[in-house]
Amino acid sequence: MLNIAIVEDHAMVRQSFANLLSQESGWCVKEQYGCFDSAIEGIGSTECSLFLLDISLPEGNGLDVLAHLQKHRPDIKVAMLSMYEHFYYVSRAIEAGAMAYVSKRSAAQELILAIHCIQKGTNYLSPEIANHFAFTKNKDEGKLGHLTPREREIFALLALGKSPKRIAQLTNTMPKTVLTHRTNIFRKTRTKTQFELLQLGLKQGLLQLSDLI
Amino acid sequence: MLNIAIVEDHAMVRQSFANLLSQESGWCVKEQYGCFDSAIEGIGSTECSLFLLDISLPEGNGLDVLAHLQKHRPDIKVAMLSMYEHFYYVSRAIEAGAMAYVSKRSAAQELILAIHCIQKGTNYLSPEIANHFAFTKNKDEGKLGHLTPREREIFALLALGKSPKRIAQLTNTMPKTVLTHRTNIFRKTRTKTQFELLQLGLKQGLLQLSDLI
DNA sequence: AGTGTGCATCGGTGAAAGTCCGATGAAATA
DNA sequence: TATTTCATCGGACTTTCACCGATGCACACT
Repeated sequence: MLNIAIVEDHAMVRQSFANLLSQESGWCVKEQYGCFDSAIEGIGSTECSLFLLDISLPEGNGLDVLAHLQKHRPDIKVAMLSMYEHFYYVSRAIEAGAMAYVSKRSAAQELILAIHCIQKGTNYLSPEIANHFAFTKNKDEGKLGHLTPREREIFALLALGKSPKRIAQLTNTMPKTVLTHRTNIFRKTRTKTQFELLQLGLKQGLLQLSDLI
Repeated sequence: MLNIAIVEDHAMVRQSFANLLSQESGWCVKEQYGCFDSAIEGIGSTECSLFLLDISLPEGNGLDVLAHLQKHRPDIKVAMLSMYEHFYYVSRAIEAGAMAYVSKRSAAQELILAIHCIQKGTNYLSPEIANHFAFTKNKDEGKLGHLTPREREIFALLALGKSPKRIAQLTNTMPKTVLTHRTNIFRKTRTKTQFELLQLGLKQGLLQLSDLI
């Protein structure tokens, strides 16, 4: 008997998945978590050997849950489920120890297939993801690596929409200095606008949606 | 026998919903559409008397499908389904003739309840939506509701980080015009920067993270 | 001790973008 | 018809920016 836990914030989707997976013989969706905190709490006393994690949660995200699982219960297998097929999500999930990454755009059968694979001890990547993954090298990787500490600090503030003048106040410098840093950041990261810095920050995981709001 | 059509772009979610609803006695999910175009095409020869529409689709959106249904097949009942509980979507859906609006955050049972209501000829609004609707009605409408159509269009472009010059190209106007619109948008929404427009769009569900990246 | 080299800090200057004021015509509304 | 709302811009003025450079400082290497 395979006991499965589902972490997904949309109750309707979660219950539908639970319903679907429970129809498979020998599978039982024993636990369901609707938010980050309840998932973390539940891991302490879970009886499930496989976690199905959605990437996007209201607070925190699936990757954080995955990290927590790897740290405290490395015996538990993990399949990631997401609307997003972006390289950075997939690669971060795989690096963090997920055994499968399935897109919600895939057929439901894919999810079942993926879980069967995990049961057998092999990994699974749905074709849509695999293609996207293969052809989208992480171009942005390393873009931020060459920033100096000061530039990295200014980068974070710029990405969060602060004005150069405001950043000058926050860092006790002249606006002119911030402008110079910004010019260098633009050049090093091959960006042109503050908005692109925001996008880059989001892609690299330096920023989260919750930081914005 | 109630024949149901589901319009939802995530195959996995769509199939799970179909699976769930088909378990209800007397209900049959006879048609499934994964994108805007196939839905519009299918409406011409549909045998379903109830459509379950997801708001967000890759091209076009559920509201457009709803409008098309109301125009060509006003006899067909419609239930809207969405991750977003924003006033703007809810009110537009209801005004456009939807008989139910259910959040994906709601329990699966809510969806079944809503469809039962529609069968009986009554409307249904899930409590989460109703609360959010009542709570945000004044505040949000005060901020975004008074924007003119043109301003709303420019708002969306600004929130996505486009420059006034670029927006002028996209809307076939002078940059000066865009600046005037922007000034009015700033005043009406009580914001000062383009970044605050982004935040406002995110808060109110008009934008999503995937739009940014 | 001398010589780089990278980093953080700014100024000058001209171009660009911005704000604030108002004006126009078209369309909707009373 | 009179009034209001919209969308569209122009002119004058102010602010911000991009691009050039300069300075001081710390650290490493010969």
